[in-house]
Amino acid sequence: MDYLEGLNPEQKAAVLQTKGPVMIIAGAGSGKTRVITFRVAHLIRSGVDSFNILVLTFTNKAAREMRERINHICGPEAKNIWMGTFHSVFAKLLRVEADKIGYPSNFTIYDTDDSKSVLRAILKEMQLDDKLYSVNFVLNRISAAKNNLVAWTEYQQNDQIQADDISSGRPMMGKIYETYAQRCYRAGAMDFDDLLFKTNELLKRYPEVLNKYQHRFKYLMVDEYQDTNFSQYLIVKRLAAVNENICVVGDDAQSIYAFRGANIQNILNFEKDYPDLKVFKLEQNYRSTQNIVNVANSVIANNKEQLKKNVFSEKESGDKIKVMRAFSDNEEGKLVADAIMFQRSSNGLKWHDFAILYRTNAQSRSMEEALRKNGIPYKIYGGLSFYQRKEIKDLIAYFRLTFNPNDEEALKRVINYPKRGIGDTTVDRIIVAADKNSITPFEVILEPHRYVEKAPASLTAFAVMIQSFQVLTKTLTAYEAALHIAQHSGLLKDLYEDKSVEGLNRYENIQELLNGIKEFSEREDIEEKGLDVFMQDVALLTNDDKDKNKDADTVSLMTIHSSKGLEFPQVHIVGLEENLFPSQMSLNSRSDLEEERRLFYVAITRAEYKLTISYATSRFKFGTLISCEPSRFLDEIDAQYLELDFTAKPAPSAGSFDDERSAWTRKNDTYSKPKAATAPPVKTTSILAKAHIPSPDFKPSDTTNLQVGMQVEHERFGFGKVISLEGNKPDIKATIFFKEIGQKQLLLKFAKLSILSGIE
DNA sequence: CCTTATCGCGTTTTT
DNA sequence: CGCGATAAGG
Repeated sequence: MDYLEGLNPEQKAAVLQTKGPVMIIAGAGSGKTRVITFRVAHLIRSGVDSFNILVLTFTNKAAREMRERINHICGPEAKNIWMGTFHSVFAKLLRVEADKIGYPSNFTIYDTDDSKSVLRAILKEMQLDDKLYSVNFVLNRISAAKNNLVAWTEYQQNDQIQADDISSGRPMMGKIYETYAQRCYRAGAMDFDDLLFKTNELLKRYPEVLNKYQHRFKYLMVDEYQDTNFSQYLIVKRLAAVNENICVVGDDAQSIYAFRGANIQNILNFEKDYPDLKVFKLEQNYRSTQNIVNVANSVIANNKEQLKKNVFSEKESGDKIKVMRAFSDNEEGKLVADAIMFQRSSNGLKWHDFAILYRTNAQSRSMEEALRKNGIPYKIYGGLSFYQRKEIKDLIAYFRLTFNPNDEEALKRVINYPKRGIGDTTVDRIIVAADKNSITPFEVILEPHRYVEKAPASLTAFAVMIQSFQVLTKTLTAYEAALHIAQHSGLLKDLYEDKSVEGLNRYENIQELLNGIKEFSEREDIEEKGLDVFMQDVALLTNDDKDKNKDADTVSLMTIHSSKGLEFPQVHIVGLEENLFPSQMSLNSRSDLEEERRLFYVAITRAEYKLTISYATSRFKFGTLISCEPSRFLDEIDAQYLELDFTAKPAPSAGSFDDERSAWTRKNDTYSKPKAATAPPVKTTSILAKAHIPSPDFKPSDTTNLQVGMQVEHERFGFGKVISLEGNKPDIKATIFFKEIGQKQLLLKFAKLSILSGIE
């Protein structure tokens, strides 16, 4: 049992307490991951069948890393553990049980874009004001309902909810929710929230199913429990009800996902559900210096709602926290880049010892630019993931459609890409026909003439193509099938022909996806290697997967949210400004602001021994320069831990900062224009194409007798002379030389021309 | 039906 | 600024 050696008494006790309900409150850097992995390992070592263990994590990456570490201790047994995110684990479960709740086992998982697209269509059909019913608002509202297990029927019957919607001027919400749910159902699709919602439905309605999984998952562990929502909470509670071998691990101070439904109360109230709960507190921070831990504590102390604990470090006190002020976002980037270069060379560090953390993805730009200028290698985590790129989604949409032809979003995406002459009007007709006949759009396409007037022949060709894919994928390996679809859909060719830089890039991305599928096809640890299997959880794969060269020596850039769980020797937190961090959106309520503060806490505690915080007094937002005030969070840090570096001087007129404390407290830091580096915002509006003002008596002539050499006037292009005419009857094309604009080709059946004179 | 120009809006964070 | 949705020209 050598693996227990390196644990402190509290950690060890938590690992050994394998029976009954357990809650581990794990402060930042307290060895939480070790405890979980060792606890699982210990379960297996003490004879628990690895098939009976379920571990739920927050990210795929966390699951993967944990599995590796368990594999290290226990060997291949680790493979049998059910381990993954809530979404991926229960998607898997739902595929097995789908028929019970009326879904096909190959149901599609709609990502956020798909959901929004469905909603956009619904809002348009219902002719609702898209300002009041903004897609984001509506989706959030539906999402919140699902996360609290409110089905659309209940939503419509709940007086409180109805009152809320009416008072906010959105009485149609219930109807939208209903339509959305039905639309997804018809498409054989579940959105992210459905994966949890439907799991609850399944476990509630089918006691025998619940029973089955209660006995399969005799031991449950939930990581990042503070970030679970009600829906997740209830799944866990249901599954654990028989054996009550449930262990949750979390830190209320690091709850940063309330905005998407996470409920801190889940962790604060855990004791009520399990009276004989054993609680373990891991309070020693092994990651950071005392100064860093102290700063983090002093910040989080400003929050009212929290479990009391005393996180401490026994490492050296370490450097003070450095605060840098810049006069623009670009200068901030430069300061950070300089600091990193200096630290690296003077301390013999690697690039990968540094991380730059920011509140919003938009901030990465100025950082990137500065790093690039200095030749510093970096990698951005998060942002748009590989699987969110257009071309990747396009190809995957073909796959989706092949396995689930009812997938309406996939259909809409590819029915006319590459161009095959099926335009919006035709698509609209198909959807109207589908609604009218209560069938799916794909069923309409199978017999277009039966349902739609003026159905282009290309429609049938498209249906036949998809059907041929369906047949082929039954026998081919994932890679063969994927390649076939990429080629025969015309997608590969379309991208290949695009020789622009982005086009080339897109083509390469498709190749990369195909290579990924090839690797999948060649894996030896999986029996089923069809494309359908690959597709199962592709919607749930995200950013952190598929970074092939993760060992590369680069500086890491990411949002604070995605930095959770990571650690770096040196950390830069940038953009500590009011309205940015804390975010403007969080200023309305105490709880939102507290979440923002927890976010800052998370950011601080990523650092092992050197933490640098910076802010700019001006920055570009939406293309315009705005001035910024330092964040209130800076004021919350006890000054004794800080070292101010205001060496960066603005243009001459800036005041001196003898009194350090007041330096950022003073709100009216004036500065004289950002220096040349930040080019003044030049408006390059293209007024160049100044419109021709038509003559007062301008009137389009009948152009059937137009001839070469005639003088004409065009509403926008001005005066010109006919150079040549070509083409037949209705589609005659005229080449006209306009005085102001030059030569243009116009289709006569469209162009509004006034004939001024005959042939000269 | 397709291509291009213009407008208008938004950025919190992500499974 | 940069995207997507919309409108008009071709």
